[in-house]
Amino acid sequence: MYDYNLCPQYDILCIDLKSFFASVSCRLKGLDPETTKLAVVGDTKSMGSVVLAATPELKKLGIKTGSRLFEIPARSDIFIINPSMKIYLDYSMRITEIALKYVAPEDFHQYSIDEFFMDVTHSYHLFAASPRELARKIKTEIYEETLIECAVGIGDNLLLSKVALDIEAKHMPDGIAEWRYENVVEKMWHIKPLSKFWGINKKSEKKLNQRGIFNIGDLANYPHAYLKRDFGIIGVDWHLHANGIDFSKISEKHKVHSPSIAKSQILMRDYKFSETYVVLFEHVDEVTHRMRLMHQLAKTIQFSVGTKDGHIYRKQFTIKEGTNSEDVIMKRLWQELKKIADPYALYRTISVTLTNFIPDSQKQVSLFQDVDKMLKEEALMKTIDALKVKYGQLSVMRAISCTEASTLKLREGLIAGHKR
DNA sequence: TCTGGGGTCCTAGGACCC
DNA sequence: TCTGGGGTCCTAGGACCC
Repeated sequence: MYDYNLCPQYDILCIDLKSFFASVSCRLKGLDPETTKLAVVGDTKSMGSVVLAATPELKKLGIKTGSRLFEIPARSDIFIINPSMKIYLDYSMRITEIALKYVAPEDFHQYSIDEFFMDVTHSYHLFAASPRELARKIKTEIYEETLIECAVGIGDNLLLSKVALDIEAKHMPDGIAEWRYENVVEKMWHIKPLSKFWGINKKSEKKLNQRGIFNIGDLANYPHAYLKRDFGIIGVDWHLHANGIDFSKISEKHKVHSPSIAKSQILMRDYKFSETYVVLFEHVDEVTHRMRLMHQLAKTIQFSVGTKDGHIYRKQFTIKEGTNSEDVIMKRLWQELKKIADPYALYRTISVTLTNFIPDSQKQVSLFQDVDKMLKEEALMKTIDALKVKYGQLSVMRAISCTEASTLKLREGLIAGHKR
């Protein structure tokens, strides 16, 4: 058994913005997220598009995140909306600013666009009598400023706050739940199925079930040596988590160990191998563009194409000096892919990821490179990047994107960024 | 079963160097 | 010629999160 006296005892808040995309989209239309049936979908024009967010009233009809557009009944009281990412980001940033009135930046961690952690151990007493009272205060302030509801989990560590949020706070009338070490047995051990618990998905759930582990209590009481043997570090973490223990600190969450930039896509129809070239090039263009805005060079490039029957051809390669050139990457990528992929198969998925970054100030020029040519290419890339930032991704595109294989959406009346 | 997309981390094996 | 340890980097594959 573990001794909780030796475990860190913080006051952590984990805050989740309720049905965030759907709520913001309601507010933009002057609708009340609590009573409106609204779904935000990837693309309202495509029936197979997935639901990114749904209001609680729509969820009651069985529609949830991940549902398909065609599953939503055609009814006049249901709104179906395209996402407005810029506006969601703006809301998210305004809410972050509110949170930062109550903690120092190093005690704040943005987990995702609609979820964040705050370590209020040292600051709550400046604003409230208890962490719970501060949670109420922040919750109210977020609502007053943005008309967005949120739920708050409070715990002795990050894991407890997160699980309190997911399992309890989201279902409480006041949207707040507080779990401390002494509540672990009563609040956590009955959780079932295992995949409801943070860090355990269906696949692992199945493997654990095979060992007779069905709820979190079973996991907490299972000999941890066996978990370690069979699942490695993750197994050890599960055992600690099932006992409510988590040693991570918010201040450590700030360092991202291996950042990456990815673009992946499920294609709308079967693609012949030769056609994947166009889409891969578009993906490479986009990820390199994003990377250049971050002033980075990638050393490692990972890519994959998947066939309709689920076979994935994937590979990664490393360029020692690092690069931000789409031509360099695409040339090598295609060369490698031709070696491994089936030229006669039909493809449905594509992905390109850049990782292993170094700052672009470290760019090395080889003695044999044509410096003039290189500078010209760089100037061109910069111009194109600036155009894309100003006029959007579609303002500049390759000639191959005018082929039928392209997945970029051509906008009517817009040619090379100029309105007619 | 399936037509989402972006991101992080872990493991294991191999190559290479000291 | 055989043996061995430790460290770093690379690649392939897998899992999970929002």
